[in-house]
Formats: sequence, C-alpha cells, structure tokens
Amino acid sequence: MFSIGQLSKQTGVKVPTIRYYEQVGLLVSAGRTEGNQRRYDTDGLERLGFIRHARDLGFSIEAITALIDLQQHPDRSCQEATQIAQHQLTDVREKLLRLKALETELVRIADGCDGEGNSDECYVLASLADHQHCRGEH
Amino acid sequence: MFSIGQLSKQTGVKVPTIRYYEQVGLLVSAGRTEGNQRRYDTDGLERLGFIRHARDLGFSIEAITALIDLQQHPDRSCQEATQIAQHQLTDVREKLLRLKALETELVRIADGCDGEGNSDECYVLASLADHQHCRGEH
DNA sequence: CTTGAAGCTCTAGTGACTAGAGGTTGTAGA
DNA sequence: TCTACAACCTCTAGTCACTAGAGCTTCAAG
Repeated sequence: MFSIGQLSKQTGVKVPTIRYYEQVGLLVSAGRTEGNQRRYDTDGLERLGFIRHARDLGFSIEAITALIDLQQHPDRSCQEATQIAQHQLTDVREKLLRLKALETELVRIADGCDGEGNSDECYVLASLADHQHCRGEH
Repeated sequence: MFSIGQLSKQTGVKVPTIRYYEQVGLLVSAGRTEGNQRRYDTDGLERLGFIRHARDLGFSIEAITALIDLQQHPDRSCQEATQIAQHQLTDVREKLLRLKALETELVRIADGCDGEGNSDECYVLASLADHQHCRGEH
C-alpha cells in the first residue's frame, strides 16, 4: 500500500494533481486509513502511470477517461482506442503546421530588427501593426 | 466613430473579446454615447488590429501590453520589443520540438493497431500503459 | 413611435491544474 | 509512551484567455 506522496514520487505526478484526478473520476484510491488518508495499491500505481503517459502525449482528460473505460471492458472493440489515438495525431499535426507558420513569421519579425534605434522605427512593432507585411497566413 | 459591433466585424475579434480586452486594460474605447455604449475611432481600430495580429502569433496578453506600452513611448529603445519577439520565437521553437516528438510517438502507437480485435490486446492501450515501448523522450 | 437587433453589466464556466489557509494524522526517534 | 513535524486532509480561490447566459437598456430603421 502506498500513500499519495509515495505514489507521487514513483510517477512524477504532483500530489495535488493526483487529488485532482480523483475529483474528476480518473483515479480512485484503493481505500482510506482510519485517519482518512488515501492508500493505493499497485493497480493504482499502474493506472496513474497510464494517465501520466497519456497526458504527456497530449490526450485530454476526457480522452483518457474513454481509454480507461475501454481498458476495463476487454471484450469491447479496439477500434475506439485507435480512433482516439488517430484523432490525437490529427490534432498534433494541425498544431505542428500552425506552429511552423508562426515560426517563419516570427523569424522574419524578430530578425528584421537589430534592437538598435528607438521604438518609433521598430520593425517588430511595425510588423505587428500591419498584417500586410506577412508572407503567409495565420 | 464605430460601435463595438462594427469594430468586431472589421477585425474579426468577437464582441465579448473586445470587452474583455478593455477589462484587462488592453484596449480602451474612445468614449461612450449618452446611453453608455462604447464608441471607437480609427486609433482603436488599429490598436485592435495590432492586438489581433499579435495574439494570432501567440503573444500573451502580458507581452502585448508591454509592446503597446512601448509603442506609446516612441523614444524608448527598440531592444525591448525585439527581446519580447525573440522570447516568443524561442517558445514557439520549444513547442515545435515537443510536438514533433509527440507526432513520432503517436504515429507509432496509432499505426501499430489495425483497429481489429478486442481492447484486451490493443496496441494503443498497451503502449499507453507501458512507457518502455517508447523510442524517444517525452 | 414602434420594433428588434445590438448594446450594456454581472456572474459563472471552460481545462487542467496550482496555491494557500487552516486543521489532522502518521511515524520516527528519544 | 511521548513528542515533534512531515505529510496528509478539505475547501476555496486563482491561473489564462476567453465564452455563455441572464436580465436589462439603447440605437436606428421603417
């Protein structure tokens, strides 16, 4: 049996975050001591590892809830899990495209100015004021 | 003189968002009508355009406040603006790296499973449960 | 002068935590 | 067995950048 602090150390998830996960129904403790402190078993440890990993990959709490639900019904089709992962992948790819465009634009803006001179002739400020300067879309 | 709705149409920024910008001190209206409705001049229009553009590029409200502050003191050095833009660029590049790693990982996970079979043998779920499967860091 | 779209303020909700107050429990050492 | 204190508990409120809704008032076209 682990205390919430031990669980935290082993998974790298902060104590208040673990309590938050309980609050939203993601991770329930195995039980409580007489003094009302949470105790977890290895099941809880694994579950939190799963949550942590999925969060690191950017899955939302909602998506993780669905995935855990799926885990607990081993007879249900795997398709749903694949769909969730695919959706996440699409999402990440969209963000990537967007960020790449931003990077290009920011390089242009930030490098256009040497930092000398006063702000009334600053290229950074001028670029932000006038979208015309931009090459791409955003 | 523009109403808040006209300003919204011209810039593509939603009406409640414009009011929110006022609340946080980013954009003050030129004045009010007798009936207490906001009225803006071309200055406000340009200012909102600036804000919109900077937000699209991912600058925080705080950073934009600093940039606008700089605009209003044309005698101050341009260096500060360049610094803010450089910081934003660094930030975007970090996010890019992270997202690229996630993409790789998600491709591996999502493509490893054909969606057939049941969830007790699902590669997506197994991968999420076990970080060992991962090739890179995240 | 009427109608209704557009405006107003205020409060609360979003997601995924994080911070702090103020009180209680578990456990190691004396 | 006692004591000290780290770790635990609950609850509320704050973060960021909006968004939604209630309930009311004003503006402008016909």
